[in-house]
Amino acid sequence: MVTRKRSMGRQKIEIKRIEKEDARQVTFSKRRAGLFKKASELCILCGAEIAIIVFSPAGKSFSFGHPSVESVVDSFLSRNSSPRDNVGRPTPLIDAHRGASVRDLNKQYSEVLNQLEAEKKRGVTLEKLRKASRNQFWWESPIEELGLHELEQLRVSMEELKKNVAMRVDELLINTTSFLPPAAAAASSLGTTHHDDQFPFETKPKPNHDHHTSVVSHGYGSTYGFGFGRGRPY
Amino acid sequence: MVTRKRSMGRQKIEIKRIEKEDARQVTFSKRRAGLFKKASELCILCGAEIAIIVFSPAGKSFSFGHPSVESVVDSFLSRNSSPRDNVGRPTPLIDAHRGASVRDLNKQYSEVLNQLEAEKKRGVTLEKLRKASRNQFWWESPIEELGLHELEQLRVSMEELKKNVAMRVDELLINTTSFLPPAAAAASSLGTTHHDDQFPFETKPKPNHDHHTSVVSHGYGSTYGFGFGRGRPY
DNA sequence: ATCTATTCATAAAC
DNA sequence: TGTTTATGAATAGAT
Repeated sequence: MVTRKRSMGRQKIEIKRIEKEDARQVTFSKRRAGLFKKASELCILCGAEIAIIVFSPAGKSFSFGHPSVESVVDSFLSRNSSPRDNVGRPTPLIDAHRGASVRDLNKQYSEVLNQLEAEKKRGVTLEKLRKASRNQFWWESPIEELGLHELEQLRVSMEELKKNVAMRVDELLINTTSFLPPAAAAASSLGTTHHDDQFPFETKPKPNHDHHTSVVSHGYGSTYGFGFGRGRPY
Repeated sequence: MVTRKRSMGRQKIEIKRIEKEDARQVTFSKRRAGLFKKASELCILCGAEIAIIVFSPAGKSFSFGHPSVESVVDSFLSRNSSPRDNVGRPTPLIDAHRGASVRDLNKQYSEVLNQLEAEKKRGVTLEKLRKASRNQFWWESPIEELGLHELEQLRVSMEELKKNVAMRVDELLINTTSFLPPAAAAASSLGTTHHDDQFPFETKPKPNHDHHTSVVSHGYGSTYGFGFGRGRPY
């Protein structure tokens, strides 16, 4: 038998953005269907209530809901926006995003920006530290064996280390009371908006099981970043 | 050998409510995890935006969101609430800035969120590096932790090194005809961030990917009836 | 939570 | 998109 296989069967794929436009579109459709199916099964098997909203990279939206997207979302939002627990919480990135309407997005955005700043600063610091220590390490190797290139590096690194040390010294000398505020950056640049609305139309998901189901779609833009919410009983 | 199989393997099950309380709970947990994983993969593979809200039959809620549950839900609600049909719907929270710059904000928010992730990852890496070597090289201890005395010593040592280096450099320059490498060394690698998307969500055995995550939980009752939304062109 | 044996989901190719 | 096929994944049941 020399008949070639008609298919390579499912191949393992890396979970990273699919670059090929059309392949991505195909995968999107298939997996969206699969996701909704899984959701419906979960509802039926366990009596759970689920709402799923999906925006395709092209901007179309699809949704699944049991009993309905609205009811689930409403429950979620009302649970998460009781005035009291929205106050004075440090919003630890993790469950930072909660029942916030657009008006709170700015706030969240600013916070995340600040965190970014802090992290970057930390990264820079660590990087410097690393370089600094590398120098130290070099102290031990006979300087006579270093080439011009290495020496130049050494010089640069030293310069930096020196600055660090100087700063640190100043800090220690001065440091009695002052902190330095995270120098909030929050330079948000919102304002103008385009207006390219797409249009919806729908494929129809095939609800294997009966029951109501709804898939909405309309246009919208896409973006990135993830958010998983952490459980929080009150 | 009469050893019985250690497992019957996965058995086919009917998609209907699982009556056994505990079995249902187990299935709920497993499948919820699977659902979120699928969602995250869809986000990564296709650049989609997804929000999922799940209420367990017990009333706890869990959520998945990319870039965040709120941003996706807001977009969705904004899209579906033209002034007129907004009447009679209990959506009090959303409405602040419908459609407006929400998209841009989301985009920026997502970008920053991603950068934050990247920075954090970088920070963790550097941190590990540092810790790993600290044991071997005392000088790698974080400069922030050094006292004035140690710093002074450091400074002195540097001063000396510097002299050594200077001498060494002179030596090299004199003994060499005359070609100076353009001081290429000063290339430090700070600031820029990579871009590796992957997902979080993992039971411990094999942390596949990582990213933000949030699972909320609160009390609530369960109900029935499904709702799949059908496409809706206007 | 871990471990298998199976069923289920799907990447490829049409 | 819809169908088919061969495989990679998810997961029911038991531990």
